[in-house]
Amino acid sequence: MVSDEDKRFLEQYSDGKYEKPSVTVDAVIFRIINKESDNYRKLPEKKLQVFLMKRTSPPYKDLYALAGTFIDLKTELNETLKMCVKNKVGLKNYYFEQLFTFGDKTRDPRTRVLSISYMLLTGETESLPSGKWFDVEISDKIISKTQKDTEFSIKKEVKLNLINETEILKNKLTVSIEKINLEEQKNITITKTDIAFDHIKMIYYALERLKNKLEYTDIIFNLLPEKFSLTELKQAYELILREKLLDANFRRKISKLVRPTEEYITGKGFRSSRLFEHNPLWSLTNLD
Amino acid sequence: MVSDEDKRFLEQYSDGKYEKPSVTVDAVIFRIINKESDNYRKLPEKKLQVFLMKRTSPPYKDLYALAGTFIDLKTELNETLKMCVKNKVGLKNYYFEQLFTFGDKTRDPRTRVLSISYMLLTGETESLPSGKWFDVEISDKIISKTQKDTEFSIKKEVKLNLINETEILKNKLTVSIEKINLEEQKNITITKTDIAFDHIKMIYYALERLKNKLEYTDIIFNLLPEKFSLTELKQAYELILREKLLDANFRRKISKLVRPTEEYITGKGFRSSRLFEHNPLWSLTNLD
DNA sequence: ACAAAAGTGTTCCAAGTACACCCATGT
DNA sequence: ACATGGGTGTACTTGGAACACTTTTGT
Repeated sequence: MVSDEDKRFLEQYSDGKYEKPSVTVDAVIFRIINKESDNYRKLPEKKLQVFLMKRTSPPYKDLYALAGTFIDLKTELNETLKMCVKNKVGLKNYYFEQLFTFGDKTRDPRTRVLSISYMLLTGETESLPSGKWFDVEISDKIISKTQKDTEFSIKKEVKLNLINETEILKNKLTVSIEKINLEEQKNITITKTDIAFDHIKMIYYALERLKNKLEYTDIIFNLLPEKFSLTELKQAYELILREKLLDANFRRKISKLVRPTEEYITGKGFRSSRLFEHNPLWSLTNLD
Repeated sequence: MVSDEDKRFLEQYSDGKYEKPSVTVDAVIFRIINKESDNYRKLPEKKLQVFLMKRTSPPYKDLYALAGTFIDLKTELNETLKMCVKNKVGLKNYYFEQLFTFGDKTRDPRTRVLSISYMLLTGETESLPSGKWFDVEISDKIISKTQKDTEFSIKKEVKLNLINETEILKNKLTVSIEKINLEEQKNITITKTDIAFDHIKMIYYALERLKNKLEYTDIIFNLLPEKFSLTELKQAYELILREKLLDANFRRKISKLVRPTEEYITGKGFRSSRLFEHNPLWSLTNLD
């Protein structure tokens, strides 16, 4: 595929001529855990959590940030991500996909740094000593909405708080979608953040992606243990979709995605529940 | 947001310490055009086209490639893309969105080059002298499919030919999706390509994205003129979805996305058709 | 007994599927 | 007249929404 002329060109090609940006990969890692209830009748409440590490060096020293690392020239992007997750985080089993590449001029105070962000989902729930898990609390409200003829605009304020036992990290984003004729502009700006860089934006992107993908993929099973009750599965959906579902309908809807096992959970102060497992037969053949 | 310690750190921060990759943006530009028929009764056939430019310097000199450019340190990614499209392509009105960042070690023979790919859609149909439009012809066949227990794999062969009046560029991709427990791997490899770099992979990604987005966005209107008949709209859907739709059902389905104008097309050898325009009221508030 | 969750059944409505059919037009 | 596309109606099926109801369990 490489011609002779190409070969000659490559021999004299000098790589240092142009100014280059630095590039990192950053991992938005989600899991779902149970918050045990003291009422023996109640099911544990589930929480969606994201993994953050405290930065030990400038910039943003002592602030929390996503796990991430600079890429080098001899490692594939996926490998860089995996090494980062292995070495810095200590996570073993997870699903991952590329999210978005962020490159705002001012996103890193050092120099121009691009970041290729990834979303990771894990069913593992051990604690990881290298960082902390934060509950994700998100809410939004529409603050303006206009439409006249071919113009169109929506503005939302999104509160995205990250909470653990001792800390609350408060963040606010403004999301505006404008359409002027063909030009559609989606704009997300950080109006307040307690974490490093533009990482809160990455978390927001990941949350939206996860939510959208629930509908047309079986991505959610990556957040659950091998075997789970249908109520657990429903809770997971509710957590990510941020809305309540009706039990009977839910069971019908996901019936093709799961298959029953012969195991049951008992000892709970209520009727024992059958455990199900993912039926991957219905995986969809999509990219995206 | 930047602490005093950060400030001191930044003053002594030297940017040249690490080896950095080069980064480009590349544009997958689509349009839909009419191939006029000689039968006065027939509607013109529509074709989806992608824009390629012949490379004038190594590597891959004289091969066709996507429009793209290296990024510099002082320009936003979007601006880099827009400048590239303005200067190198000459396109004015278009929709765009970031697609995916490609970074395989060997994707550029010079050195490590990452490419942030974008998908662009335009309704403009003038010819652009800087490059050529190629009809996109895509077909795939499943070459293997296995499932046992929690393992799962599909392998497809995708033919993706790019055709203009004088040239046929033949390309083949192998797409395999494997799922071994949690680890889901989507792998796209180029088995044959007549265009530069891994650009055929980018085109494939863009085609898939476009297809998926038809279902839940109104992205398609970016490929059409301001006013269009419902049959034109249907043809556009069929082109991208690669399947025939039933007329009556189609009209019902998209009725909320369009509104009628008072204009008609006449003089065609068949009943005149009403023109419609996009009704952006139903734009969805999604990211992705 | 009772609270909480597990699980099933039913009715209603919206949307998709597959056709059949009529209308309008320029040659 | 006729081929071609423009456009409407209808019967059938599928799936989601809302709700009522029964069952099982440990304390």
